[in-house]
Amino acid sequence: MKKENTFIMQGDHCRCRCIHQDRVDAAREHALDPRENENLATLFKAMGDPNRLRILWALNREEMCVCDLAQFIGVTESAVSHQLRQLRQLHLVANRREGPVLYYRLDDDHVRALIHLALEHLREE
Amino acid sequence: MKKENTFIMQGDHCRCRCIHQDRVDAAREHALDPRENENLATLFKAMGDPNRLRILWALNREEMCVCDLAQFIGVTESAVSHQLRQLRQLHLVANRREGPVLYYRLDDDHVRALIHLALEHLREE
DNA sequence: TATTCATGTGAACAATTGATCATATGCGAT
DNA sequence: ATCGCATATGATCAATTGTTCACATGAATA
Repeated sequence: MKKENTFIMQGDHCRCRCIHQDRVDAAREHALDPRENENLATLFKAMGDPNRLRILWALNREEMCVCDLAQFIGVTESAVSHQLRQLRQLHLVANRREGPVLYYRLDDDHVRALIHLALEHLREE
Repeated sequence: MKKENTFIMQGDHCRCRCIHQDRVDAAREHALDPRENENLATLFKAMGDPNRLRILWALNREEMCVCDLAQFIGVTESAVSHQLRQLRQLHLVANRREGPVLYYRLDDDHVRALIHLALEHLREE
């Protein structure tokens, strides 16, 4: 008959008795590196905006310029440019210059895969 | 020699000449259903918070109760409970009651897959 | 049923975010 | 060089978000 419960009072946070300290320790040990966790969150957050998602989905078909995208999602070109910068910094999109116009495309197959996986999740329940 | 560029002035948004109207139309036609797009964004956004991500990653190993998780990530149990509600509503986690304590676990294999895919993306460049 | 403990909920507040406006940059043509 | 067009950037502001506090719920036990 083992008693997993332990009384723990750490910091000024949790003040309850129900802690399985072993699990907490294990979780800490196997946790992602903090920076990697941040980066991962940043990546998901980037895909977590309706307009950015529309952009990514559209670019999955063919490359488009900033103007096209602005027209497509119905916001300022400036707004799109800001969003594209984010996506660029995360290596989700890349661009190609042709004269004064920049054509954007998906940078990476992971994006497609991520979106399709998430769609599967949504659709199956 | 074809000229794709068109002058378009729609709404009060885009006022430039560079639009490829055909691409905009195609993008509109193939776009995700608006509601689905929203849901998808919500899903990614849910995974786009460092603490929620820590929770998901930890639950990937073994089930934990609210108290454990609070201790693990260093916030109030209340905060964790709020986060878990979000994750529950999106079918990312599920719980099981044992007396007064609720054990949470991942609800779905997609979550694991999504995280691993995203990690791959991060690590490869 | 009263009490205690684990968790859930609502209000409030600080911090972050996405959009816009104004302005800057960069390229091509005149 | 100068101008026009496509895009980028910085400042600003409203809206959203995550956390905490205070309190409510629900289960187990005395």
